[in-house]
Amino acid sequence: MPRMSGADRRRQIVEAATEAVLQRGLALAATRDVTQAIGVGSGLLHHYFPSWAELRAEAVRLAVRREIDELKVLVADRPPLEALACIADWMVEDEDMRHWRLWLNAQDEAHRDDLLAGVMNAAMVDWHRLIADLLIKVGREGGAKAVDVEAAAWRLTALMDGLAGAMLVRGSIVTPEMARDLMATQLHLEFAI
Amino acid sequence: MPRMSGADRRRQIVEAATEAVLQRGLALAATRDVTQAIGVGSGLLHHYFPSWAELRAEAVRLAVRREIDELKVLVADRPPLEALACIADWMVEDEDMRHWRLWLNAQDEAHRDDLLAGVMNAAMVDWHRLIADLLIKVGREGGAKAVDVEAAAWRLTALMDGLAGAMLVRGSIVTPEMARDLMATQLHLEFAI
DNA sequence: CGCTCAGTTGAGCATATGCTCAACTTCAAG
DNA sequence: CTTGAAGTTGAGCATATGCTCAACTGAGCG
Repeated sequence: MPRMSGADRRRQIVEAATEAVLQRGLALAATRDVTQAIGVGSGLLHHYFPSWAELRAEAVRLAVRREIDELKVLVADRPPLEALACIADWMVEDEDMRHWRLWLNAQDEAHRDDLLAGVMNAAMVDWHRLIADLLIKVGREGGAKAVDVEAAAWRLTALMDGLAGAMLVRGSIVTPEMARDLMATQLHLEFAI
Repeated sequence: MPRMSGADRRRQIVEAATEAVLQRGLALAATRDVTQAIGVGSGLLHHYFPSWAELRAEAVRLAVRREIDELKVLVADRPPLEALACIADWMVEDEDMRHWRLWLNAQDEAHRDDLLAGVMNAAMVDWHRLIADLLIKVGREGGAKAVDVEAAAWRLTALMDGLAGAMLVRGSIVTPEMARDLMATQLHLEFAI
């Protein structure tokens, strides 16, 4: 409602879109969720973002960036193996799995939407890098046998994605405890501990 | 258009719905795709299936069942390790990834839709069973060290799901060849070969 | 003061969806 | 034939979506 500078308004809109996309899921989130949340006419949204697809991609980018930043903070100054365990915990106790839901939603939608595809490819690289760097540290500090760290990181990230997908199903057979165990074992396998 | 017995019509509708859901994806497939495909009024569809959600769930069940049956045939009478490699190949060379797309779509949607959740939970059990049985055979015939086969199977299925999700992204960094390699290595890890 | 222009509005268009319902057609049994 | 039930129709309702556009507002400048 009140007047605002262009840049601030833009940020506010992306912020609201991020919240909408996290809360309702990519498929259900709509322009109206955003405009109503910040009490603004529909025209304004399209003044800053020509299409919903663009705003949506921006929202996903922000959400995913925050997610990864959060993980980086969580992991900093921790011995690498403990850090990896932390990530597993974090992944499992995500309230209502909002973040994983969005992640998988976006991965799925990125099949039809080129903007999202770009965002998700970048996100996957970051996600992989985070894990790979930790694995490198493990190798250095733990003195475990040499392994192909990059490949191991891909395996771990894919495993987490897959487990998250399975847990997402209502009343899934795959429980959070199972997922945690499976990931822990995977680490042992990778380092032949 | 022509008259048909109830049961036949029902089957025909599910068939068309399965095709629609595979071709357009769960999110985009609509009742009209089905009615137009078989040249029938919209009322007829709702005569057999009170809601689109029910028909859709039935369609996914059929698609997934066929997928798994196809894999079972592919795998029969093959030594287990070769069979597992076959599955990996099959997974990677799925044209346009229609089947994996549906699988991940449905897993995602199963968060909101209880009918789909039921279908997908059953499917996950079958999928896991297929892999687990092969792993058991490997242990028996190959004389590999004893492992927790059930857990290993969950790891492998989750890994495949995760890799499929990654490959689905347009222009993904994760290529089919990478995915194949990663899965092969995973097998080696599981059996400490 | 008057002017300008970025910021803002919201009714409304085009489109798409699932679903209803009264009416119609066909077929087989009585 | 008659009759009744099973099969079938499709215009139309309610709802939701993204997006447009002519018009309005108000702060800041000369």
